[in-house]
Amino acid sequence: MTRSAPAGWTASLALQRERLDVGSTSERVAGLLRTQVLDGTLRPGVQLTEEQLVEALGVSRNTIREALQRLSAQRLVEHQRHRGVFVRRLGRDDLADLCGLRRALECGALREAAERGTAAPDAVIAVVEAAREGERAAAADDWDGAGTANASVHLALAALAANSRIDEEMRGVVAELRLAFVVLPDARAMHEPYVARNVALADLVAAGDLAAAADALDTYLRDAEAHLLDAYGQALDA
Amino acid sequence: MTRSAPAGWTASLALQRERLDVGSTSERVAGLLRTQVLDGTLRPGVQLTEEQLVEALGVSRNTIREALQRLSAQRLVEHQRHRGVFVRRLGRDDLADLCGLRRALECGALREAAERGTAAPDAVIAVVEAAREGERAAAADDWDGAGTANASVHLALAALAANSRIDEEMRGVVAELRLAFVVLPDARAMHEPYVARNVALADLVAAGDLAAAADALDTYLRDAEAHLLDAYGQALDA
DNA sequence: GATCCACCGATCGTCGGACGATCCTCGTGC
DNA sequence: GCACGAGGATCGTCCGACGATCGGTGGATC
Repeated sequence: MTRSAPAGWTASLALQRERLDVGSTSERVAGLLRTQVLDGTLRPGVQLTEEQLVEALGVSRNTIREALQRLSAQRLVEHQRHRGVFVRRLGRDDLADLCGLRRALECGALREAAERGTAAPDAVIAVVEAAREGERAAAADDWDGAGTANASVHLALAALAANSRIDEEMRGVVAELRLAFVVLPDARAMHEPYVARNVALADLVAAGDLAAAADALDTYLRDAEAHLLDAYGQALDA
Repeated sequence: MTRSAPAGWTASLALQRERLDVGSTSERVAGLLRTQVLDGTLRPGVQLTEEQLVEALGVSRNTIREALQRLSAQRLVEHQRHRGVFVRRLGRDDLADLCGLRRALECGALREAAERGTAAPDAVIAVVEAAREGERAAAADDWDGAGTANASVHLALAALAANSRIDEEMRGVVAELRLAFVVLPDARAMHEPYVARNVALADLVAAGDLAAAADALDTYLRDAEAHLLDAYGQALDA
């Protein structure tokens, strides 16, 4: 019954490896809390008491603290000494700065790709796919899905630079941005305007005109920031 | 003997506050280790055993672990599960990606400042001062000092965007870059070429020509990256 | 002689419990 | 009405313990 393994089987294994390598307990706890924060189950401002979590998750306080510190390093929660850990509340300024950082990263990445003149085919496909997924979600009235797709588009655009470090930073920034989105009441209003613009960007990228895409992205992001900051300010006042 | 307090005394106190507020034990431990890593006392690759640190610093293993996790989040040390924590060794690719990230941030920041058309006077002064400090250090043959001044120049340039979030990221990136510099044998060779270029950049900024500075910075950084990557590759091979 | 495997020491990951320190709240007294 | 002090909740740090995992060592096997 012995047969030679199919070509490239190690590569497919490597893709699965993360399943095994889910990591330490504290990492898994952190991941769990992270998803709860990002999907809005844990809303900004709520306190994450250590004892609470110990009881709820059945792990030691030590482990909980480690997990919380991870999230704190990712700026998803805020640590106040001798007071506790709270799901981070973005201030208006925080959000503005965050948007500025996002723009610097994303535009920088795309400009880098443009300068190099070419991008990896897979990366281009990822952009197009994400933009299409946004259209699909929008057509299905799934505006949370559209938001996720939108995030994917931006991550994919940044990935055109083929710089894993930029990718990582973008992941962090996009995650943080969710802290703003989860408190906005109207997901549709936040995402609908960008479905078409994402597709247009993806078309430019697919056509290989990265320089044009970079320019378009800059104005796109400025618009989006103004929109987001405005909506967020209203949400905070309400 | 009672006299009224001098005007603005609270402001000067506020500047000192961080002294008191040095924070938790784990933060102080992390800070201590951080400086040791950044000044090259702890060289890339060495293991930081928990028990070692417990003994050396007289704090509990718990606290040590917390401190190490902080450093790990800052990418100054590398955590290998069930093996230990090691001062991070930058690979060639790591360094290349890091440089790319730095360029995206710094150029993005400067472009942002240029677009806005103006920058805070204090921030401009900081750039000029840092560049001058580099000249001073170079004249005194203090090439470590020149390296520090160089870092200050880049931090100050990024600060022109008046985006505290970008500032923070830049601080992290610059710190990480030190992981490369501490293994390079010839500090002078790495810093001397940039003393004059920093001054030239600072002059552009001082003249208010931020757009020109942004363009100059891009080519400057590309040169510097090539230089650094080349030297680093040689250092790794040796 | 090379390969494989079982063992071993070092170190980490997680647990449970303990204690004082600090912060917020609330009630007291002026 | 406001300063002040008591009390409770929670955190920060410490300690000691145990099993798990990793890398290396040395012996058994072919």
